[in-house]
Amino acid sequence: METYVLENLDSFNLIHIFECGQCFRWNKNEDGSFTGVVKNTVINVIEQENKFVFTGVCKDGNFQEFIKEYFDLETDYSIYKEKLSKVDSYLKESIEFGNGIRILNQDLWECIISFIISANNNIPRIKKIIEKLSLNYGEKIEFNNKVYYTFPTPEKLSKATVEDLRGMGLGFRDKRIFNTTKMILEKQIDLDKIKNMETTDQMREELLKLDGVGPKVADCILLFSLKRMDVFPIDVWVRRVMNDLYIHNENEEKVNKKELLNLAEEKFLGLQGIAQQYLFYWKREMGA
DNA sequence: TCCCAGGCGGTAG
DNA sequence: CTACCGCATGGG
Repeated sequence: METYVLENLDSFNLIHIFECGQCFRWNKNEDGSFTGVVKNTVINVIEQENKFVFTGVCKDGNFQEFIKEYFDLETDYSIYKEKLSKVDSYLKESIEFGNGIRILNQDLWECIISFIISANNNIPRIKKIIEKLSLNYGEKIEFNNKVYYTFPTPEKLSKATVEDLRGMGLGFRDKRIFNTTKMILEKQIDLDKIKNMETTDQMREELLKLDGVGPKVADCILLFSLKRMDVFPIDVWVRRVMNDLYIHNENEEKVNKKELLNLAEEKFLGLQGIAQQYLFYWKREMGA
C-alpha cells in the first residue's frame, strides 16, 4: 500500500473530475472519498483540508508517477481557463461552475469499449454494464478488505460469445463489442499505431473502422484517451447547450451538426474539447 | 407507465 | 450525400 499526498492542487475537484461524464469506474464512498480501478490498480482519493491523499497498490511502476500521469497533473489548466473565459460570459460561468475539471489520461482499449457501450444509454446503466463485464472477465484485486475487478483485457473479453455479452445487459451493443474486441485482438486495428499517429483526423479515421464507433464515440475516445483537445463530441446535452446559448433554434434536434462544429472551432480555437467538458457538465448539472 | 439515454448501422431516397 | 428507423435495456 502506498500513499501520495498533494497540496494546493490547482484546478482539481474530485466531484468535477469524476462526475463530469468522462469516466465510469469511480464511485463515491461514505467518507467523501472516491475509489476507482485504473489499469491493475485500485486507487482511493480523499480531500482533507486542502490536501489530496491518494492511496493504492501500484503494480506497474512508480505510484506517484502513475497518479501524475492519470490525473493529468503536468497540465496547467489555468491557461485553458483563461483563454476560454475570454470567449464570452457563458464560458466564464461554466468554467466557474466546473472549475476543478481535469481530463484524465484513460486507457485506450477501456475507453473504446466504454464509449461503445455509451451509445443510446444512460450513465448509471453504462457503469453497471462495465462493472459486470469486469466482474466476469477481469482480474480480481483486493483493496482495504474489499474485492475489485480490473477492466478485462482484449484476450479475456474475446472469450465471451455474443450470447455471453448479451447476458451482461449490453442489449444491441453485444455484436459491436464482440466484433471490436476481435478486430483489436487480431490487430486489424493496432491501438499502439493509433497512439503514435500524427493528426487527429488520421486517428479518427482509424477509430471509425471499429464496429460501434461512430463520430460521437470516436470524438470521446480522442478527447478522453488520446488527449486531442480540438475535438468536440456532440451529444444531446451539448447540442442543447449550444443551441440555447448561440443558435436559438426552436427545434434543437434540427440544429445542423456541421454548423455546431464550425461554431465550436471558431469560438473555442483548438480548445473545443475542454470547452465541451465545461459546457456539458454545467448544462447537465444545472438542468433545463 | 412512458420517455429517455454522452448513437450507430443499415437502408432508402 | 442526407434522412430516417430500429435497436435492448433499465433508470427516473
